[in-house]
Amino acid sequence: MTKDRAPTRIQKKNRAAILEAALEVFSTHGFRGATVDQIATEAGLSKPNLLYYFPSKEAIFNELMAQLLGTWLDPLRSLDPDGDPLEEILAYVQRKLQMSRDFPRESRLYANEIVQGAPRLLGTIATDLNALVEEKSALLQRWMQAGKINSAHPKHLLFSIWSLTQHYADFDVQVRALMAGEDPFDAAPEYLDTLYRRMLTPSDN
Amino acid sequence: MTKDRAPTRIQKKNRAAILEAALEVFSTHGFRGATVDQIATEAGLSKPNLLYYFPSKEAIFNELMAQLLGTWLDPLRSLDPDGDPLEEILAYVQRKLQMSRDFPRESRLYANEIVQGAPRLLGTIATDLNALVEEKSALLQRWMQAGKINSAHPKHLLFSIWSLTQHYADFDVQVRALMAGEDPFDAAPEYLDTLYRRMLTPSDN
DNA sequence: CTTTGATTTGACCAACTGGTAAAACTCACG
DNA sequence: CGTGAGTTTTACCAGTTGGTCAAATCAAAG
Repeated sequence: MTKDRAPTRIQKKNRAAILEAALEVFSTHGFRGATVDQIATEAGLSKPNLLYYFPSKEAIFNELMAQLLGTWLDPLRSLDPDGDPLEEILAYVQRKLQMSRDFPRESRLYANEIVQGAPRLLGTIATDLNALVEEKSALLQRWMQAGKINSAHPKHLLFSIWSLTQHYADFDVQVRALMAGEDPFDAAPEYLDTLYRRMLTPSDN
Repeated sequence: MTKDRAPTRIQKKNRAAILEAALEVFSTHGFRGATVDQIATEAGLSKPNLLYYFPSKEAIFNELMAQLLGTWLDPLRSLDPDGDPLEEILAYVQRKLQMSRDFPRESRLYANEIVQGAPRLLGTIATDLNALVEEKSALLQRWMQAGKINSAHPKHLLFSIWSLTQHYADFDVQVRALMAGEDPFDAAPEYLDTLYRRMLTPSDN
């Protein structure tokens, strides 16, 4: 058994290469559609060599997911109860949109997993994500009742933000095929800003 | 070689069973993740028997896709240039939402394919869907210039409608995990109606 | 009831899958 | 330099994959 030492320079490099390769392969083929060989080749290693660093395909996937989920939810966590409600939400939308542009593979990895029923992730969603969503939708509801933003079902509001922003990563191929060379991320920020501004700006009644 | 006869009663039944089974399996595992054996079992046939009706796994997938795309785009096609603009769009949103509720597997099948880069579908998207989108976004733009609805990027408007409505099918597992037993489709119609009403109702300026 | 085409099955295959074992190599450190 | 831990490779395995083939069975028209 390998002792629990500090990781070697080689260990650090190879584990990083494997996770990077796994992100690429898992995000474009899903868990079952991805092969260990493909990941190994993409990482510049042989299959047994890869399996020297991770005990199994599933172990790679799990580490990738754990790593992803941490940063993935950061924007929502940093929704500030003391900020200006409308601007907080609009900033959250833009941050999520930027993540779709800068980390589309992470978004697609997540999408693949959820679309296929989240067999390896449902636990985390039902506990960690649920707690965060409960907290933040309560905050949204307070803002609504205080008249700071228009009323709407807070959870559906969150769903809509996720859906709209991640769509540009998950359906990237389709979006680009229909935009005739124009970069979708040119007009998307303004479109989403306008949408949520009109949606949420309090109508005085 | 089999003559090009009218299909037998048995042929009709089995081909239908296979496509139904394939929809189930492909939509939850993606193309590469699905196995012919799984589809055959789900359809109540042996694998060689299934391959008597379809020459290959890919042939099943292609027929399923062709069949899907036809009906999938119907709601958009029936966006009526002579109807009331706002009500036409809102009706389109509701029709798409109903499709997510009634045919979630079809939506997930499509999502799986697009998320994974649409390797078997990009052609159709770039031609057929593109033509339809060009036509309808031109219509939207006319409505906007006539002041019937608020201005917004017409293609992004379409993307947002697809994204928001199909989210309830594609991310069903997550949505339900976060809704604590409440049916998402109870509040979704009103939420989306409100959203697009506020977004598109002409602001008098 | 027979015949003929449609249907189903069992046996099989080559390629690929995730994973293992042990030998071979490489590297940092004394 | 040598030595032991860390690393990589070669060879391999059992199970699964998509797909084939010929033989067996079934259904329906005469």
